Amino acid sequence: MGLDDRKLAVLRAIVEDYVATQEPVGSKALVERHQLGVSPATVRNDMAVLEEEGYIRQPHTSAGRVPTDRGYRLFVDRLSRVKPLSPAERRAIERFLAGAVDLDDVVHRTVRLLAQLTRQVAVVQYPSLARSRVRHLELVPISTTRLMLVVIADTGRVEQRLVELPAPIHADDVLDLRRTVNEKLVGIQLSETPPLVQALIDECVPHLRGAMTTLSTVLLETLVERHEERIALAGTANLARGGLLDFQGSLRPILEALEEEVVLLKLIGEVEPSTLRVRIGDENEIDNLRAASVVSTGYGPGATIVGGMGVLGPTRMDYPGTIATVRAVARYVGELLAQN
Amino acid sequence: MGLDDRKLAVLRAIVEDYVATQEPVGSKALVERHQLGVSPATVRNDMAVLEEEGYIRQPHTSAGRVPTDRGYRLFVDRLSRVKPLSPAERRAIERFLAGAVDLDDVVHRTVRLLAQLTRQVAVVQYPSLARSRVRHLELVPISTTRLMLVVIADTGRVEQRLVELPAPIHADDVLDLRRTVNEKLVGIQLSETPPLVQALIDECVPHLRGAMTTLSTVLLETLVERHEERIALAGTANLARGGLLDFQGSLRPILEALEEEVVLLKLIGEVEPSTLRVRIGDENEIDNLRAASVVSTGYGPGATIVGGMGVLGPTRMDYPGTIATVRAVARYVGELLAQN
DNA sequence: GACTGGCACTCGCTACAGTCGAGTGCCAGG
DNA sequence: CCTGGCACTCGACTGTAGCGAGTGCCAGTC
Repeated sequence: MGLDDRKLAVLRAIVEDYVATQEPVGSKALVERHQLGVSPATVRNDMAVLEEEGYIRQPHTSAGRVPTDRGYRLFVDRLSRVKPLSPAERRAIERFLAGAVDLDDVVHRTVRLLAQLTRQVAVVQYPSLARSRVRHLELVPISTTRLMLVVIADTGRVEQRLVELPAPIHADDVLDLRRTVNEKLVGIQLSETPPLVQALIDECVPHLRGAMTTLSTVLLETLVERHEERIALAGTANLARGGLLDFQGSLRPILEALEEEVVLLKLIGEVEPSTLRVRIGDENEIDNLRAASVVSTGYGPGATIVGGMGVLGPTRMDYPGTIATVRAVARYVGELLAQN
Repeated sequence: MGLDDRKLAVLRAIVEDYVATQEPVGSKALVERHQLGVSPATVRNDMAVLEEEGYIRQPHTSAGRVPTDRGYRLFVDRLSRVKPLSPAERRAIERFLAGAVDLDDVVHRTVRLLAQLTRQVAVVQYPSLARSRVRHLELVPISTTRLMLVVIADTGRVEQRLVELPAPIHADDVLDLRRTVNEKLVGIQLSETPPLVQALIDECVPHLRGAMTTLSTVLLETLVERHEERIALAGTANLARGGLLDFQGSLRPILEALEEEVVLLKLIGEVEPSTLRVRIGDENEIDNLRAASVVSTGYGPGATIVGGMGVLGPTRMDYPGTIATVRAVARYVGELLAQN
């Protein structure tokens, strides 16, 4: 029951060795590679206890031990020391992200950077519209009965929708509409627009009411309710790195999961007070990802959080390193957004 | 040298059987499953010739024959009959695409549809900006020194760029700028804008010349020269279907290639007079894809071509079926774009 | 009581031999 | 030119044996 310090040290050594070598680790190899100060036999006893408690297991009788999901969990929670990034890595992050000109560019660079640094699959959610404030709304006449609504958010995100009007509209009226919606909505968080929109329609001059209604409908339905989230993905080739030993043989379920936006959002989008989250193997709610681990965090300018990012890899991953990288990248991206 | 009809029939039978079973096919099985009207021994002689000519090969001595890339090529060029889509498939395509509300939506639905129907990786290029005409240009003031340039193309594609002005600009001047650029550029194909842009700057009123210059620079550099192509991808999970026999064991090179936009564009973007193109194994210029085949085509409203689409799979693929599907989907999408 | 050395045991891995059978190439005959 | 027959090849599979990494347990020592 009680795991004394040495048993914990043994567990840590097992995790570290296994992550490094990808091979079950035995008692003898363990005492050779780590200064545990005891004999293999003692380690074996400790291992027996650790196995009984479910932290490690034996693939087969005559093999070494491998950490279980539970073992990784303990390792992450209590045994891993933070591994600070090297100055070179910090510089690389800074340099790589500094060149971005655009929100699109920022997101793309971020996701590639994450994939490259962690050598795993990276996922980055675009700043969520719901968490953004309206910076500007633009109405572009396409024809007399069609407008294009362009929403520019303070996070730099831009989204456009086609609005089919119930009746032809005059150019001056378009300007009118635009002025009104901007007056009422600029600076407002998108998730808080619904109550305001009704007022917009009510206060509208009668002959524009029809147009205003469809406009608001588009705004609400396609941008607010149906949370239009966008996501960038990179590094899927990294899945095929570990010689098919990770992910119990088939990449198929993983690749399938990664194709579903909903799944990806669930992975990284559930932003919570605790900034960084690690889900190990079985802890994942998505069945297809039971053989994988996910390290995710929220990001945003200052203390606010506008989106999530994270990486996905085999349960046998370098948790301290991955956690440090994800955290650092998220912070830099946050700073970048704050400058805007 | 001369391959008589029966030898060709044998090759066709081998390709069809191998595609279906994924196992080397022997002479006996061949005469059983196809009405060739001759004995296995005769087929063996034909096979020997086909092998000598490089159309098929034996994985090992005591195994059946497998088509080579060259064999597939001959099959595609001369032996495969067009396999018309079933009415159900046609309806499925129509129904699935009809619901699209948006260009983004069209592209996404198309790529998923292709992946699903062919059970392979699908790639769809957004309508190329260079091949589109300008429908409208919009300038949205973000601050006194920042404009957002929104380009709306006749294909429905919308692209925006941030323009950092050299000096603060007055709101009325923004309207002025907008009017001028729209007057000169609407209806013009983007690839033909460069010469016009210089005139724009020259004819511009002096106090707006600075703004007009940076504006044009952004327009030319980020939208015309640096061909801003966008691409959608789906069905990567299908790569992991064939029990790792396809793609000689490792998905890694394929996944790596699929992560490079440049590579994808090369795959499907080189639109040529001949509408449909099949590249088999070695014929691919990209080294990572030497174990794959690509079926690609251009699409667009009417006879014009605004982008490419295609699928990628193992060389051992159902060419007639895939070709028929790609062609059909491209046609439907073209019709959809034409309606707009 | 905790640690250690020693020892028997388990069991996956590899090598090797043997068998089976699918598939071939070749040849003589129709 | 096609066919049936036949010898041959060689991968796949099976069974056996030896090796060795790794373990669990126990008696002995500090």
